Amino acid sequence: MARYGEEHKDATRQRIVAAAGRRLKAHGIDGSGIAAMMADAGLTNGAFYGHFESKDDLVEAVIADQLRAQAETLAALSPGRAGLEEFVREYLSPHHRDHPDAGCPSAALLDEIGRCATATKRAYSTGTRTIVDELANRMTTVDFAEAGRRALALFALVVGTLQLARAVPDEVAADEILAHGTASALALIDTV
Amino acid sequence: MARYGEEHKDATRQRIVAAAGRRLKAHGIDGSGIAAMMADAGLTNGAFYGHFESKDDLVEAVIADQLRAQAETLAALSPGRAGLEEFVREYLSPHHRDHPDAGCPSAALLDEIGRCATATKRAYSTGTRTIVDELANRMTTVDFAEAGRRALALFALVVGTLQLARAVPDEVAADEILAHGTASALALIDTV
DNA sequence: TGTACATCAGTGAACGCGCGTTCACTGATGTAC
DNA sequence: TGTACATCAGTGAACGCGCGTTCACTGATGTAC
Repeated sequence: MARYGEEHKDATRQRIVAAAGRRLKAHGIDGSGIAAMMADAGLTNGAFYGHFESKDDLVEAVIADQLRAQAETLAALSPGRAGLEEFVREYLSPHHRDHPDAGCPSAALLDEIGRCATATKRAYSTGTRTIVDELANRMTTVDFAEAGRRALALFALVVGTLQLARAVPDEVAADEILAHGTASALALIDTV
Repeated sequence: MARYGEEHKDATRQRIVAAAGRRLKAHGIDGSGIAAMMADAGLTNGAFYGHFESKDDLVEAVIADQLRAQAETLAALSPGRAGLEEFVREYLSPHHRDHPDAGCPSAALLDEIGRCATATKRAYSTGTRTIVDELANRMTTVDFAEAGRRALALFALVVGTLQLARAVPDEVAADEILAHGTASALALIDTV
């Protein structure tokens, strides 16, 4: 098969990035092999290097793609404080806890990203700044700088809380962590 | 070499656990091979299965050991709120960010622990409860339940913030994340 | 006190396997005539 | 309209390597005589 228009190869690349995003978030970076990610995308391992220079290159593309999508989701929430509450309740829901493959890339991969190459960290850094800005814009705080600080704390809080809930084997205890985390996150938003 | 007292084998096991703790926190669980961890402990790969049933078994022992040590460090801090501030400032320091191998196991490994076997998660869950309790006991809040909730939020916040700081390649930006996180964590402690 | 022996923590080579990566090849397509 | 050809996305086997795990062996030691 060949001789398609340019858009065909782009579409395939995007299919690989999407499939890899799911697998990476479910099994971690070191836990996801190229052959498996390609099979998820309906391809064989050999086709990989026609689309990416290396596994690192794919991971970088996935991180950027995932954060872009997350920023778009945030942008689509209700305006102002209501959107923040929607975000917190969905983020710290049992459903999100139980489906890391479809969820936040930071909760699934953040400590591993900290061990990645600089280019990957750069992609992460850029993408996350957009997300935190999106949260900051909805903060009702008067002070602009304070809104940014608080948005950063909110993001770190929900990421840490979701990771904790996923690392606790007892579902009831994990539910409690999510409920307490939600209360704390809403308190953080509303503190004057 | 052989025919030592019981304490020799225990000491060797502990040496492996300590060395593995450092390597696991530096390179992740999937990123740390048994041969390398044994070499760190001054042994060869073959000796491993005289001490542990499997890699999973070692990881579980390491998690338990790391959290026990962290709880002891917390217990040794100044009593009350002063101890909490010491904790936050050390935890969110550039030094801690730059030395994951000697630092908090949660910041280094939490998302990977979420993908581990139930036994490992159980060890994590138990160990972390002790740590959060230690923080809660220092909270100046009147309400006992509220102290626990706030301690959990404090822990999730510092873990998430440190992971973020490690995932950002620009040192100045990472320093800023740590400074903002410290301010937010102290605000969380002191909010009435 | 001196020697033979049993113990067992540790050695190091080997196992099958999956990893990231390379590469000669395939075959469906759009284009040229 | 029909045929020959160039293109190139994708195939699938192979590369060396490190993984977790197994196992026959080593050799320093404490004990028995």
